[in-house]
Amino acid sequence: MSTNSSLKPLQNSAWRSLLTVHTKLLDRIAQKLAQADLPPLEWYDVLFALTEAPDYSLRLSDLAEKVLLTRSNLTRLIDRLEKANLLYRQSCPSDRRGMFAVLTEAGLEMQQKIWIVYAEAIAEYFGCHISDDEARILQKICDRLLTATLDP
Amino acid sequence: MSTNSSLKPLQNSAWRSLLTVHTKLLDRIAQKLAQADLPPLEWYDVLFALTEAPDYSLRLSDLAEKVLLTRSNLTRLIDRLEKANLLYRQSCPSDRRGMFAVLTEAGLEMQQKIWIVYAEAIAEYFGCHISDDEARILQKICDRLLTATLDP
DNA sequence: TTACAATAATTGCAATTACAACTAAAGTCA
DNA sequence: TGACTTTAGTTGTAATTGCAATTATTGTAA
Repeated sequence: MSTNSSLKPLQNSAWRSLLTVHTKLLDRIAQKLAQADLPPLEWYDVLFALTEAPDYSLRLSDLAEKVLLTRSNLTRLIDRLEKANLLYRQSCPSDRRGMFAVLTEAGLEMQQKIWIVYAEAIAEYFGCHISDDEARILQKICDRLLTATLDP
Repeated sequence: MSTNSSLKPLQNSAWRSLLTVHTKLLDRIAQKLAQADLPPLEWYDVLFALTEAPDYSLRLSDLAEKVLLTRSNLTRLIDRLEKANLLYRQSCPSDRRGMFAVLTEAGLEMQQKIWIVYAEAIAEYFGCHISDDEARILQKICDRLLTATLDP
């Protein structure tokens, strides 16, 4: 662990800008969703993950990993979504500790409803200002950074 | 308001990756700070803003804007920092509603202490994986996005 | 089989955040 | 001046998050 990782000004500056952009854009997007009387992005992330999963269902631990939440926080988030009838819990037959979250019809509809607004917001605040080339570059950089965070 | 802002797949994908990178990197960085028994990044942001300000002091509302917090949340954050003796409040002579946050000696030292760890973390998880050209491109993109969020 | 570690999910509780309401002091303008 | 609006900061309260147990089950290995 030599930790000779001196941070150069260009990279430092890019980092700070990235943080700023992130919070400003998310603020704007959250604002749009709220204005449309839609649930917050955290709900969307869960609903979306489920729409992509086989049988619209995922083990809670897998879901937690996908949406980058701790188990405990996912538990409470699922509580709220379940209370709103957007999904329900189903215990896993093969592992009696396990639970599935299963999307309901209403949950699927909600995901689609949110997406309409969310997609528009992403486009307005982000997509519209990024060329295809830039998007590809960004993608490449992100992929590289993601694999780099995996190592340890 | 034509809202003809269809989101293209490349941009959508870049957006998701950006979100993922952001939370993963911040998790890692927060982890490093915690391991070093240092306060969280939110504290750093405030301390840093003050180190850059004339007389190490800023009006609370200006500070709130700089660190992208609501007034109310800044108030509580300042409460915590003040309790830790990293800054103190000073009322503004020319506007009796106003308050300054003023960095203490200990606050300055803490900022520097955190920066050592923070800078290393940024370098390790971000800077090291980004070329100068990429940093410049990122910067340019962020700047453009930032000015775009200002308009309305 | 029994003991022991690992995993899945939940819970308790404190800390933080969100949001609306509130207080006090300026600023505006007839 | 005096009514009215705006701005600065704080506070109350509920919702959310973070972190350390806790429960129940599974996996492992003597």
